Amino acid sequence: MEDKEISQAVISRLPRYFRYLGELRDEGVERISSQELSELMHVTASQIRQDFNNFGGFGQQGYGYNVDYLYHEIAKILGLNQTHSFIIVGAGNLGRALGNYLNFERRGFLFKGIFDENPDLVGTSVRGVCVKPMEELEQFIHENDIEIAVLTIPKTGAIAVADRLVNNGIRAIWNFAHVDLSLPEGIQVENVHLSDSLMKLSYNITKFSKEKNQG
Amino acid sequence: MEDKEISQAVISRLPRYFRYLGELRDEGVERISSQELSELMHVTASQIRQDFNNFGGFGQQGYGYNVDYLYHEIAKILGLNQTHSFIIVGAGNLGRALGNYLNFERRGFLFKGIFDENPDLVGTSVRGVCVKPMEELEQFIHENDIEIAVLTIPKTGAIAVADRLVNNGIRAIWNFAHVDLSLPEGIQVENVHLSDSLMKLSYNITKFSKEKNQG
DNA sequence: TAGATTGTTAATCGATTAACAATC
DNA sequence: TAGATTGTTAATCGATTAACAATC
Repeated sequence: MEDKEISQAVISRLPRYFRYLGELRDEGVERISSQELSELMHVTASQIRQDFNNFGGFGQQGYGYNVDYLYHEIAKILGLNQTHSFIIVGAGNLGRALGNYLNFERRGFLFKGIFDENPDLVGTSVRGVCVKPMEELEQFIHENDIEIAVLTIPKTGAIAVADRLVNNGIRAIWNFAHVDLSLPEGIQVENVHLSDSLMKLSYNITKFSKEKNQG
Repeated sequence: MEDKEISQAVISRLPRYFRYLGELRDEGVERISSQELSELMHVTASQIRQDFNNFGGFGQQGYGYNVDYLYHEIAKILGLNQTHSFIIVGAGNLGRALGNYLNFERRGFLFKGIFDENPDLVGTSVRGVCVKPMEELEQFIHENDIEIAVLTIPKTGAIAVADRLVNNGIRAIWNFAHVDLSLPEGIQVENVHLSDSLMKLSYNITKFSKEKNQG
């Protein structure tokens, strides 16, 4: 309920809390202290309490946190108590893989449409959703009140397509294209740069080999 | 050449520098100052110089940085001057999509094998590589000197499979399973938790809606 | 040499951890 | 009430930015 800006460092940790609390809940655990949770998640109890207190007091002195309550509060913070309609732009391997991923649906992300410029892909189906040509993009977004676009096209066309999406009312882009999008204030972008991630892994392998050789 | 530990914050920025330098290089740009690069990338010039100086001096006073040289130096730091053999464990949609992604090959990551426990998938082919049954995993790793395993199986089996991989000499895991792996010291793990990323996007959408309503 | 720009030290900012008073 | 554990303030740590001397 606070108006103070929450740092992205805190936000980045919320999905992980959410995951652990969901698992505890499934195991029937009713309450947990910051200390117990800290041991489970390998973070400090202090950080857990600080993080939660950014959003108001979810715990109770002498008791700890109610797992089910906290789970639902974090869901609310993350906006998972609402549904979000999304489309996928780019019906290549990655786009189709994401369309087939059922867990998104379970969290309220609704797969509404998929688009590709390749005529060979148009008409094929991804989890019961028919691939449409790019020409139908604008109309579809308006008619189906689409909030999120998943961008799984090569970097070459990504910026132009992102602009088209935003001009037609898309509010957030989950960007898998290997390019930085600079979009108007208020349009949310979350980048998944897979090759960057792989390079980090490569760095760590390389560094570790060197350390080992140096003793 | 320094022995001082480089922070992960710095490492995370290297692939992005590498990408921009590659593009500048392709455009035929010969040299660039930290100031020019900072404007292009929307970071501070100070940060750029600090970052590079973690690895030694790549620039020259009064001149700036030679684009081609810097590009190759960063490639070396990231271990991209060597090849890395990888296998994919889990031949579902995501596993197959990653197997088909040609850009990894271009950076020296060699797609050597793919495995699945589902007999229906065994024998099918992904970019010319035949899906093998899980029973052949151990032998394959040893015979082909595999360094990296890409884990694209459901979370249920992920921990057990990760242990199997590590016990057979895998040195790094690119983990797409939605679970935290705790592996021995020296085994590198890079997590790609797609649903966490999507939840962050959802948070930012939700937050922005609230801000707008509050004026 | 004069101008430009790095490499590096110092200052600032923000995030994490520690400590403890508040309170269930 | 006594014990436990939060919520929150204060202390520490680390990362980012600013400033400038070194030097090409």
